[in-house]
Amino acid sequence: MKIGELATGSGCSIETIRYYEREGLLPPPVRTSSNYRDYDDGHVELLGFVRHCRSLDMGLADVQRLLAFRQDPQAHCADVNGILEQHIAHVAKRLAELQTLQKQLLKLRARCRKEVKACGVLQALNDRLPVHPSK
Amino acid sequence: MKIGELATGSGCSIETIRYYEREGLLPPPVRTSSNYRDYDDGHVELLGFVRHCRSLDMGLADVQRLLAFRQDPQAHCADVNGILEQHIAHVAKRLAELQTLQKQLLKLRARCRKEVKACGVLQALNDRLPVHPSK
DNA sequence: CTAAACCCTGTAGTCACTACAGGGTCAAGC
DNA sequence: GCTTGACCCTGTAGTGACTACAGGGTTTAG
Repeated sequence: MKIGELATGSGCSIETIRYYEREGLLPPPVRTSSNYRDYDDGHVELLGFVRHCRSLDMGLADVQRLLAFRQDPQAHCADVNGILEQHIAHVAKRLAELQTLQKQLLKLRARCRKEVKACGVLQALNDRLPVHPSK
Repeated sequence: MKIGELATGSGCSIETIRYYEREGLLPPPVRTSSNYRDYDDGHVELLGFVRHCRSLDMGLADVQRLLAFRQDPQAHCADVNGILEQHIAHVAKRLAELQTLQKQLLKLRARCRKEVKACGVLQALNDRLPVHPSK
């Protein structure tokens, strides 16, 4: 199958598929006489795996490691689980950050609605933040 | 004050300050005879405003628009509020996405713990996703 | 006087794509 | 046989918000 077919079948763009190939996430397929990429069912499955991982917001480096585990008969389930646990922690952290953020934004909006004349929002944004020790 | 002092005072890096100047978020300060940037209190306040906006995860384009409103006596509070509302919607959307994500990841983890031998996680990740119509 | 700590410019790298530019190939209809 | 349009190719540059050098100049403390 040609790249366009694989793209519509997998729900990602042609450019993304070529990008995955460059990055080593998809093995280069055979080429037709006119240099077109010619994919088989293995590619379809592999790309499905990659897209599933990406839909869970995993980075491509993690996806690559999972792909390696799939190939490796020596790999342990614990290795797979480790990547998963790390990713769960990462998402939980970002989730907490966003929730804090949302609270602050709603507070800010409340200010604007009350003090239209002097624009409470701009005033509030002007307040300096406590400076956290940054690297 | 020199750039290093501004950096430690504001909690962002020297490179970031120079980057903001290049992007037009901070006006270029005067230079000393040895070509060092020499900042004043106006810069400190401006940078505080920018960092506060960034801590709320606003994009630099939005920050720039807010900065323009600060300068403009014609600007309406409604303009400021518009940016804020958009941003609140944006954060709410991302929050919902992450919550869905987290549920899926926890489900996935549950699989791994049960079926160690055949690694349920890798199997589950191999399941194809329903293909959403993608652009 | 020297060494460390600071500053400068300019460029390239990050991540996961996306968007061209500038070409080649193929199938259908005239 | 020729054109038109849909498809494919490579290679490069852009996105956002920085970060990380390389390769220099300046200032300050001992």
